[in-house]
Amino acid sequence: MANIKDVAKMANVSISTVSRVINGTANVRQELRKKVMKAINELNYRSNPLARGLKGFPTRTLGLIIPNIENPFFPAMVRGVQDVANRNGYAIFLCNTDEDPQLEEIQYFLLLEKKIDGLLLVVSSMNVSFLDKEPHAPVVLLDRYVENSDLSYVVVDHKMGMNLVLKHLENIGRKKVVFLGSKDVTSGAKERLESFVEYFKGVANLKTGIFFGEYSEKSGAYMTQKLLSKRIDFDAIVCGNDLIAFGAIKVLKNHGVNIPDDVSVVGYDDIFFSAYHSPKLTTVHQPTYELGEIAAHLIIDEIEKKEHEPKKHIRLEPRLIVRETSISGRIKNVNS
Amino acid sequence: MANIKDVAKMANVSISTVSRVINGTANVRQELRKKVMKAINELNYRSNPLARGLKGFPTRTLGLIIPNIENPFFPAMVRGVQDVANRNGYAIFLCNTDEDPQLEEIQYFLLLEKKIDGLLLVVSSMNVSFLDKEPHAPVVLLDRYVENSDLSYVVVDHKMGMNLVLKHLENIGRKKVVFLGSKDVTSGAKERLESFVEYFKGVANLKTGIFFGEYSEKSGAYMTQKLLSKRIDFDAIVCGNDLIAFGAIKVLKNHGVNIPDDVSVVGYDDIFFSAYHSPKLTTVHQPTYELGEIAAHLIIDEIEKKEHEPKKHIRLEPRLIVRETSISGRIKNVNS
DNA sequence: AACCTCCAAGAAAACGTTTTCAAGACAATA
DNA sequence: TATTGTCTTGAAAACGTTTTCTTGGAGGTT
Repeated sequence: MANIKDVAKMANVSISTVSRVINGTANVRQELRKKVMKAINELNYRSNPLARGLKGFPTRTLGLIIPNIENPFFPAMVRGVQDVANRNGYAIFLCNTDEDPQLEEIQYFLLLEKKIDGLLLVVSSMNVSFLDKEPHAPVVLLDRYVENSDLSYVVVDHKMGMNLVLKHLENIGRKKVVFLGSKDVTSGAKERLESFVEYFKGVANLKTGIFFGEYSEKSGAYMTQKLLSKRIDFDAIVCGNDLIAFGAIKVLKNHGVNIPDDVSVVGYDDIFFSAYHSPKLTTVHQPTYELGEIAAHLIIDEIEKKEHEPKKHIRLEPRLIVRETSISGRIKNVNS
Repeated sequence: MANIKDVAKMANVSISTVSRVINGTANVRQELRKKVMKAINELNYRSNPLARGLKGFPTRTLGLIIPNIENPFFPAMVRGVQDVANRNGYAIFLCNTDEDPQLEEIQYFLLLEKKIDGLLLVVSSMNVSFLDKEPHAPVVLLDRYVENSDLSYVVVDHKMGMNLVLKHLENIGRKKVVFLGSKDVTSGAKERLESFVEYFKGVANLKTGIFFGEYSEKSGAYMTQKLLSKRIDFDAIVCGNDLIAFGAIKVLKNHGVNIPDDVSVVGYDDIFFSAYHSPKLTTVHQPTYELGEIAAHLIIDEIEKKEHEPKKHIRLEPRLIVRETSISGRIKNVNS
């Protein structure tokens, strides 16, 4: 691989001049500039980013830490990040944490060591103490924020999302609504839960209306199983995510419960396959791709703008997608 | 950030000694070693990978180029790669090409420039000329191989996969089998097509039995639409991937065709949601996670083993997953 | 003509490491 | 005691850049 010295030799100039031509950092006579350019092309020279980085130049590298790329929620987000990162000449490191705060910290320091210019982070718990420890790279939080931290973040307004769901259920006459969530403590889950509780403040069956498991189909099935065996009275299930909803629907079907006539089921996330599921899932669409895009823009701005910009807190609006699991086609047609 | 000089100063030794302690590259007196260790801990020193890389040390960084992370086929593969990479201390750059060879080449050189130690590549066409141009980093091909190249690769045996499908259809008495594929020229697609053609060699309706579109639900629907409007006679559809199958099923359902009694539909890939689809999709399961794992092992071996190992060509066995779209439950139960 | 200013370009320092080279200490051998 | 060898350590070179410092010359002003 040709280095700057080779270029200098070929062009008969000093390496300083070559550097100046490359970076446009000072005036160079037309004649020399041309010679240098020619040498660069002939040798197919590309400056070594390691050496550059050593001099404090940005590495044009971003870190992206997410819980798990296999979770259907994340690929679109990742793609959003990558598209704008790429457009701006950044490459991105992708890491999974499996929602394990310890692993998260390890990944964080590993990336820091790689001299990334900035980090996009989907935190997996509400206290990420390591972020205060060494504020070495700019950080933008993604999808979830942490309290008591002034980092920029871009999230979805889950309060609004949950309200959309509950208003919809109220509109179609559902009175006994049950929530199947997860005991995780991320900002989104908290917001949804709080919003749910608030909505039903003062309603008698509230206490029995909330159940916790995991964000999986299996757990959704299990919780629903329990719901039935405990003979809890409900006419609607609100789920913490689509996977849980799939599990719930499966069990309800197996028990001969009619969806949506007997029970409405609403998911959350609108992952790719919710539209293919049978019956098609009513759910809350999260603009995940945009989430990634905007976060990438934020971090790049923070990196490249010299002036210390104020931290930005962005909340994107989710949309309720009414499909077949909350309200029957016949009724829907009558209404529309 | 503390550097090696600070450590040396604090421990009252030369930087050479510190370096030797860190890398265990030569003997250092116990006493000094301890002092150095203490200084390292106290200053929370971590050696700068940029400076190391400049000296020719590996960067412990891998590139992973795939067509599109939003394609449900890839997340598990990516995760497989990441898990073993992580276990071995490598971080990975993830890039999308959208199956565009030109973009692929750009990404390739971008990663090379980042001084990755090795590259995992899902090629998007059969001729990747840039791989010969500058063989700078070890490359392992993933999921698809290219002809006339001696690179290591790990792929799924699609010949076997297609045979499993066709044998299954033959077993259940299907005679008029139609193939809905894509005109892409990847090794996997080619193998499947060839295998299909070979299987039906000499059968009269072969010519009309093959249709090309794209790997999407939309395209699957479109092709099936055409199949119906052309009044082509068929009792089984073999699809290039699961998405196409979903589209086909949707259209068939809309036209009152009974699945699987009138027509069997078989997908390919067994993406996560094929088990949730209604009816549940019969399809060929690809061991994508293992694909990623093995590829990562291969590339790491190639990087770390000094001796020039022979290139390895690994073919993983797919499995046919018989669900509800190829053979009706009643019949299946009778058989079992 | 003498002086100052400005500009283009080269020399050299710096970034943080690893590694080669040289040297000093000490033990072992003759 | 002189010689050889081994072991430990420090000094310095090297990796490929950017940037500061320096220099030489051209042009303008008095």
